[in-house]
Amino acid sequence: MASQTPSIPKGTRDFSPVEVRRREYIFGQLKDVFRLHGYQPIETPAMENLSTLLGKYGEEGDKLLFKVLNSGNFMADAGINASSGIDSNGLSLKISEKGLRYDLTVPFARYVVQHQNEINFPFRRFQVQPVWRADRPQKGRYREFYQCDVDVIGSNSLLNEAELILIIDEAFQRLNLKVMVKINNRKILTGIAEVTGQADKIVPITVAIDKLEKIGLQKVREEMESQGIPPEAVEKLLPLLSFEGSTAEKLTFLKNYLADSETGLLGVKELEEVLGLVVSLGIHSKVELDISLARGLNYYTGIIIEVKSEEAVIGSICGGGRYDNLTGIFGLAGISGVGVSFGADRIYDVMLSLNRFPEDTQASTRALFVNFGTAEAAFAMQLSSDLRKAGISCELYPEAAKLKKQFSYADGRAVPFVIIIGEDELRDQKVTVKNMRKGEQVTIPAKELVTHLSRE
RNA sequence: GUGAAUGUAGCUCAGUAGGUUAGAGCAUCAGAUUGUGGAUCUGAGGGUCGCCGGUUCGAGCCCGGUCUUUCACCCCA
Repeated sequence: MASQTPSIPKGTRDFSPVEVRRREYIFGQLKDVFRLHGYQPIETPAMENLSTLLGKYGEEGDKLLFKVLNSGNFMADAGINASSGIDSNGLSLKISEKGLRYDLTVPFARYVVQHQNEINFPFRRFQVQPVWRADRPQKGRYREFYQCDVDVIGSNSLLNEAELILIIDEAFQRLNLKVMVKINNRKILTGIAEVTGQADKIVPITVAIDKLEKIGLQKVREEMESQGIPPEAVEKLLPLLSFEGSTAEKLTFLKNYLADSETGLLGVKELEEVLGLVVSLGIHSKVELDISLARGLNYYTGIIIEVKSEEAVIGSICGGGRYDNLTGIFGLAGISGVGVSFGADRIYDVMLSLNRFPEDTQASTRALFVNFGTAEAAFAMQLSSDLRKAGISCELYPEAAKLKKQFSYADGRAVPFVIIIGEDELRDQKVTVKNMRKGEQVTIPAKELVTHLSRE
């Protein structure tokens, strides 16, 4: 029989026990924080209708969508035979009407519209689920990864923005990671485009500005000119691009710079307010205004948030912003939302490289009963159930193998306690408990086992 | 999608100017007076050298393609 070498699709990964425990630790901490702020969990399907997804993430995003082939004889339905040369874009619309979700925000918007009559607004929800992107895999970039989204929809209050920053701060505080929270406002970017007389070129301008830190002023100029921004407009952008200073100084500068743009000034005002709230709340992470922060989906309309690790080099580990009319696309206008998404896989990578996982994310079973034979095992089973009632995880080695083997197994599994019940112990209703870390062991009455292990 | 690098036992890697049965360490398994792990010793198993094709008398080593992983661009968690 021919055997095949097993493999998984590019950019996907298996998670072994230790990894899953560590991932669950991250999810757990994040969910705890979300719940403490009153957010409620929802889940949506892995697949959405392609019509829900297409056009929401820009041209680039459309390309990165995984499309699911229709069931049935889709080739014939689309009028294709082996020899017809049809372009793949037109083809895909005919043979595919479902796609894997690309993020959690758009499905959430869809969910809100569909369930608007059951929802009490403002609606605060969190969602922890995998998303898929047909991107080229790299370090910290996968084709299947988890997002942990928190959003509040149906409220314009800037208190929400401030709270999200607080949530970010609390979350990374718990995970023991130092982060920098960068914020910007889409209205400021709009204002910049306006005062330079290039209101219609906002996208190329912001994309170019976004690269400032990475490629430098000169290259940014070149990029803008190659994108059709007139030289005089580029000239007007220079003081902005070369401005350096504290967040407060930047705000002062922007008020002046954007004096002729009502929208721009509104953006500045919003940021000032959010920053004021955040400062009054007193958070640990640094918060900085970064006008070069333009990335992100093009549906943001207000604040833009991005979080970077201060200790590791890996893209952003959390990002989000306000979107004023995402639900409008699905027929529910006038609803504004704001939210952020934590990138669990990148957070995992950062924590692993910095060794920030608590030790107990390694432990699995707390106690292992050595198996000496049928009678002893039966006794061990009884005691197991007592331990489990007391919340102590334990297991019985399934075979009466050599002690050496059973102990090696415990060692390999990093089980902290091995409980020995042999002929003698069974007769005397006692147990011998060995502390694997210390290498010490004691023999105690079986009925004291639970309290003994609870104490250790 | 564009450009580049990588791929040898479960893991980390050797492998000499292409030449007979491809090596090491770690891990695994079995032993070293059969109620005790993490140390040591002995021994064993385990590789169609990513895959397909080509050049050659002969390829792990050369060439082409393909896939994986990684890096840069693009974009992004």
